[in-house]
Amino acid sequence: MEAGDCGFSKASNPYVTDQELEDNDNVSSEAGAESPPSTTFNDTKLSPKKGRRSIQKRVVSVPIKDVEGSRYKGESSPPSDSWAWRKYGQKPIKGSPYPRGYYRCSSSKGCPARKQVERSSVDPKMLVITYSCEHNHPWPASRNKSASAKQAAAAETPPTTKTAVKPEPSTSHDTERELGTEERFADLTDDSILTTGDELAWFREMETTSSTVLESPLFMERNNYDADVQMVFPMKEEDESLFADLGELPECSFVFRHQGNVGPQVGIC
DNA sequence: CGCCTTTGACCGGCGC
DNA sequence: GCGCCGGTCAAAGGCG
Repeated sequence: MEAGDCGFSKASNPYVTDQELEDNDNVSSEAGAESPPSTTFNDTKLSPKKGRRSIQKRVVSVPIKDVEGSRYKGESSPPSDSWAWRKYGQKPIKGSPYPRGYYRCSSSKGCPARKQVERSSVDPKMLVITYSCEHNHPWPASRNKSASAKQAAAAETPPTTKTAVKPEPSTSHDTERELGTEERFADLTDDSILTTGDELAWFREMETTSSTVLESPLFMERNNYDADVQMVFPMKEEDESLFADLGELPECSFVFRHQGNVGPQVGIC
C-alpha cells in the first residue's frame, strides 16, 4: 500500500475539510479531484516543504469541550481518536496566542500520518486539527493501548444529537464516486483493517458531540463561504439511521451528503 | 523498561 | 543575502 492511496480524498465529515496544498492550491476544489496520483508522501520523513506540492491536508475543527478532561489540560490537546499519536514538537505560531502541537502516528512503525493540533485563534473554543497524510497501515488490533488509549478514554464525551454535514460540490469527486462504496470496502475486508467499535470513536464523537459547524480557514477564505455554510445540514434522525447502516468505517472514511436528493455518500481513502 | 511529553536546536523554504 | 517562520529532530526527564 502506498501512502498516496489513502490521501485525503475530498473528505467531508462534520468537522472536516480538505486542503490540497498544491501549486494550484487556489483553484477550485474540482481541480484537486485528480490530485491523488501526485500525492506522494515521502516515507516517514515527510518534508513539509517538499511535500507541499501535492500534500493534501484534512482540517478538522473540534469543539474544545470535546477534549476537556484529557490529560492535556488547557493546551491544544488532541481530541481522542483511535490511533496512538506521539507528540514530537510544539511551536508557538506567529499570529496565534496558542502553540501548535505536532503529532505523528505511533500506532505502527513507519506510519507517515501526522497531525497538527492548535487552538483556533478565531474561536479559542475550537481546536483545529490538521491531518497530514493518512494512516496507511493495517489497523493494529490493540492500538488503543498505551497512553493514547488513556487519552482517548479521558476524552470521552457525552453525545449530543446534531451533526453538520457539508456536502461536496456535486462535480468534485468523480474519483471517489468511480469506486462504489462496496468496492472501496472490498479493499478492507481484512479483519485487521475493518474496524470494530472503538476504531471510529473519534469519528462518531465528532458526529455526535456537537452541532458546531465546520470552521476552517479554507472555508473562511472562500468567497462562496456563505453558500457552503448553507449546505451544512444538521443531522436528522433519518439521516443518522442511514449513516448507521454504513457501519463502522475506517477512520479515513468520509461521509457526506450528496448535494440534492441523494443520501449520504461514503468514501474510503 | 518502554513509551510518552517537553523543549531547545536545527533545517529549509520563502519573502524582502 | 539575510532574517523570519514553520516543521522536525533529538536529548532529557517523567510516568505507569
